[in-house]
Amino acid sequence: MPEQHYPEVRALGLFSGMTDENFFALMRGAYVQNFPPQIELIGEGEPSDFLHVVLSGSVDLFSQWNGRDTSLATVRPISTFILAATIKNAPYLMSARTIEKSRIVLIPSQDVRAIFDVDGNFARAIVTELAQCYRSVIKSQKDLKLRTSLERLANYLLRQQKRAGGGAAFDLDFEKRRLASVLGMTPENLSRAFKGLLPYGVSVEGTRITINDQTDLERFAKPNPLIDDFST
Amino acid sequence: MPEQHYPEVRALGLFSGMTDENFFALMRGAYVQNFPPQIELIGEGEPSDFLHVVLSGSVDLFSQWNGRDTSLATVRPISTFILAATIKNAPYLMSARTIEKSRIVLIPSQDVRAIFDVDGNFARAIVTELAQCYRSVIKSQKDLKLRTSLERLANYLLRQQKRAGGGAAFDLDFEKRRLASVLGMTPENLSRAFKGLLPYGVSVEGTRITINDQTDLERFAKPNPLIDDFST
DNA sequence: CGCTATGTTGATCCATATCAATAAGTGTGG
DNA sequence: CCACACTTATTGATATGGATCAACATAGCG
Repeated sequence: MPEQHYPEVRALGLFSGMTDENFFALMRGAYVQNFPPQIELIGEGEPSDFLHVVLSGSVDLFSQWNGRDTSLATVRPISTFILAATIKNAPYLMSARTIEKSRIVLIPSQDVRAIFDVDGNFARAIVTELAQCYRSVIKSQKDLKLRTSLERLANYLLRQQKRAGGGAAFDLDFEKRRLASVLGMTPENLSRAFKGLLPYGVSVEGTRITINDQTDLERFAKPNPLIDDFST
Repeated sequence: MPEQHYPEVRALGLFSGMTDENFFALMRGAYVQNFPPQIELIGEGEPSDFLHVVLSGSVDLFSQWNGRDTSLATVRPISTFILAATIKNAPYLMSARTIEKSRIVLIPSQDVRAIFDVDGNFARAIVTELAQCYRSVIKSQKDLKLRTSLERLANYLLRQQKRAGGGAAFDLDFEKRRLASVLGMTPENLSRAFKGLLPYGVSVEGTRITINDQTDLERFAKPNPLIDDFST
């Protein structure tokens, strides 16, 4: 892997605490690859040969069953995905495809496991990362089971607004089609859900959202840190 | 904590690899408590003061929002819960209550974190445990998003059957009320879903289930290891 | 530019929730 | 050991959220 990418990978929480020696050992077998949009990087059920790191672009994690499919998460730079499968040496539970042109680091899973076995600091960093991932999925599970699709959309908009800086107007970072899937609804239903939020002061123009009455929307959405906060 | 419980706790994957010294350090501050049924052990949002280990009985992990509530998982002996919150020193994302009379070990979270910081083997064991938990939730997420309630019930029955030994007849290990919540539906809908599986040879008498035509049910349920297998 | 994928809108259907009533367990105290 | 109270399970009637199907509009993109 070209050394120019070392710093950005090294800066990840996952790798920042390990010794140079171990880090270089990991990078030795790694390589960087550029992918066009809509390329399927991995398929669920395949053995987990590589830990992936998204350097640029974005990746959709999705799953299929019996002809249906659903988006479970989107991975944005700079972060890793399918860490759990790599560590457990188990098949991927999700498929992954590039959404846009993306640069991705592939680190052989066996190298990750080898360093994991000998480097306590790396193991601790993995714990932090996995705990984070776990808690994110739990939040998402609560969101799905406790809220209607209209409530999920309202809270998603509030989260996205905060991520975008907190201004009244901001852009969706999803194609609506995929947003619908992430939120667990159909594209048609998402269209209607946006209409359903109009009474609460949400206006939509293409990908641009404006929240005209913050308190009104929040009173409807009832955001909750134990579901909606990024970090905790 | 009474030493009589040491062996069963020690036998857990989480603790089996650590040195005696560290294990005893953990147990020093721990204590065992007996709880009657329906006692709320922890509430979501509270600081994670203790890592819990269920020695006997069972515990329901659930969450509430805006007047609704849902069961997310059931913890059975012998296993731990709220490990992620403990390690991250973050508030609980789920509440927990005893289902039946239960004996539970409480290990101060700060002790767990202290050992975690110095014991690489413990850190690695935590990774394995968290990766397992993470993958379980992902499977559950796929189950929820990709299947109808009838399909979820059918696959749940097949999983439960396997866990019970694989015979045609077996018992539910849930109150139906909570099974409904775990499967993401109402109790009324669960009743009807059981009826809906009658054409596929499923008969119900109280808590006893009989699968009269295994292949027929499987053809309908389409179980998938990437959603339904316990281990992988 | 025109092609193709995405988004919107309308009509309808279906799954599931809700509300209400009854039945069946389950546990408690006399 | 039974009667009572209380919770849980079932059943029916109805409402509604959301899916599906179909038509059309729109926006990217070669």
